[in-house]
Amino acid sequence: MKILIIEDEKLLADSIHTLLTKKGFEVEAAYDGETGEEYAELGIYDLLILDVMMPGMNGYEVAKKVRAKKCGTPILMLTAKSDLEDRITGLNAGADYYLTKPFDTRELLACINALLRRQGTQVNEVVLGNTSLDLSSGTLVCGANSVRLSAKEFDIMRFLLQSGNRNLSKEVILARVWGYDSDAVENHVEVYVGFLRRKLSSIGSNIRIETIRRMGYHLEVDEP
Amino acid sequence: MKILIIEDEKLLADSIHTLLTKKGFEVEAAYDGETGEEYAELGIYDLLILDVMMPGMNGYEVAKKVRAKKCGTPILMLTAKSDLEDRITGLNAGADYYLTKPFDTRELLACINALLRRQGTQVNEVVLGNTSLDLSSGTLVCGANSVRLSAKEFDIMRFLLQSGNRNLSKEVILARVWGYDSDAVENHVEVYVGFLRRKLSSIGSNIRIETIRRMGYHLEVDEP
DNA sequence: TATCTTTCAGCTGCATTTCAGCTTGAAAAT
DNA sequence: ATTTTCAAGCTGAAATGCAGCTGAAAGATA
Repeated sequence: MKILIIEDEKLLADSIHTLLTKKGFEVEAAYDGETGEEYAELGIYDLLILDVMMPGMNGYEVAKKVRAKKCGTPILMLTAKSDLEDRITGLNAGADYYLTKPFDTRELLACINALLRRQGTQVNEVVLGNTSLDLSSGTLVCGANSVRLSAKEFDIMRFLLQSGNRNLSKEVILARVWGYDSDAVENHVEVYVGFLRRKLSSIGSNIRIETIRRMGYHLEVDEP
Repeated sequence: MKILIIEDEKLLADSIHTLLTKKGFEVEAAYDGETGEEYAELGIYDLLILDVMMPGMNGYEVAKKVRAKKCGTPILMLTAKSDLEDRITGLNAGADYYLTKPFDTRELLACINALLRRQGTQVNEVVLGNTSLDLSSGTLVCGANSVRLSAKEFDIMRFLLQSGNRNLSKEVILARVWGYDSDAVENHVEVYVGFLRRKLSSIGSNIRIETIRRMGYHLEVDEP
């Protein structure tokens, strides 16, 4: 589960970072609106935590831009302002929840869980075709057959499954699975797609990782 | 859009009912928790507005039961209690948003929109005539038919669609798709226009790439 | 140890390019 | 009007090159 914090106060950002990391989330941070928007629009995060008051581009603008790019990642807005008008502005800018600073960490966690739950990413199984990915054990299951996936195989498979028909470029997969600033190369993705294809066919799955040259990968179901 | 209000104070329920009906929603109301749960579990609503303080089964219990039945309808919780603990309890019980009474109607509407927006499938497409280009999957869709486009086909199609009926010279298309300094020649564009025309007609599209000699190409819709 | 991840070089096939011959549109010549 | 002419555009088929695949081996991790 990947979360992006966009917050200029490094101290607060870091404390949220630590808190969420402890809870088992993968967390990244951007310290200004422009960088935040850029990261967010990769579409690789499951949740954005977005501060309103920032120098340069403020939180409302970031939310609007991200939404304009048809990026549907849930947004949790953080702010010191608790005015009615601010809440309305935030929600209308595309936020999904509005939390006032200072906030209780339990409330933050409850919101995050609510937003992720809605996302449907918290169920413990994703199904497509005759095959399902068990999120708690990291196992691909097809009828009586199953295979265990390694960590990276699992991340890629889940990302593919959760993206439906959307095409995922190798670049995006790299950012999501290996991290924004890792020095992994595109061949890594190719190799892992190879692994996954072998495992999918070994259990008799009818889902297939389809390549579109120069564009990326997506899943396809073979109906008889 | 169908909304269910579960609220024992008839006066408040009715005023929300009126407000939302005016905004074009289809609204139904239940005046106690038990009835509310029963209705909610039909799974026919796009949103539940749920009061916490009710005689008999309270809002938290309703939310929990509804969620236990794997019913994922978004829940907006209403309450006079604004304590931190209550908010956390509400969110953990399965609510998606927590609004404190008395609330401003604009805020209520903003929340509702935020929750319904999330509900909506994020499609990312450009439409013309009976045909649409799905930007996230790179697919041309016309009714039940669809074809996948290659990278260059996709770039050209998108450029044409986004340019409305403006004329695009081969030169401009070359610059945009192959790059400013590429050494591609005009025949490349001609060949790709050919590919696209074949794909368009293969899915029964009523849009057509029209040639204007010496000027370039643009799209045209055939109305019957 | 065993398992997961990275590296890499050679291979393959498909998107792209190339090209020659064909069609078309419109202006010029009759 | 009709025909001629020619450049612009179209297209099928073949050639090309590189994006993507893969097997094997090395390196990391536990």
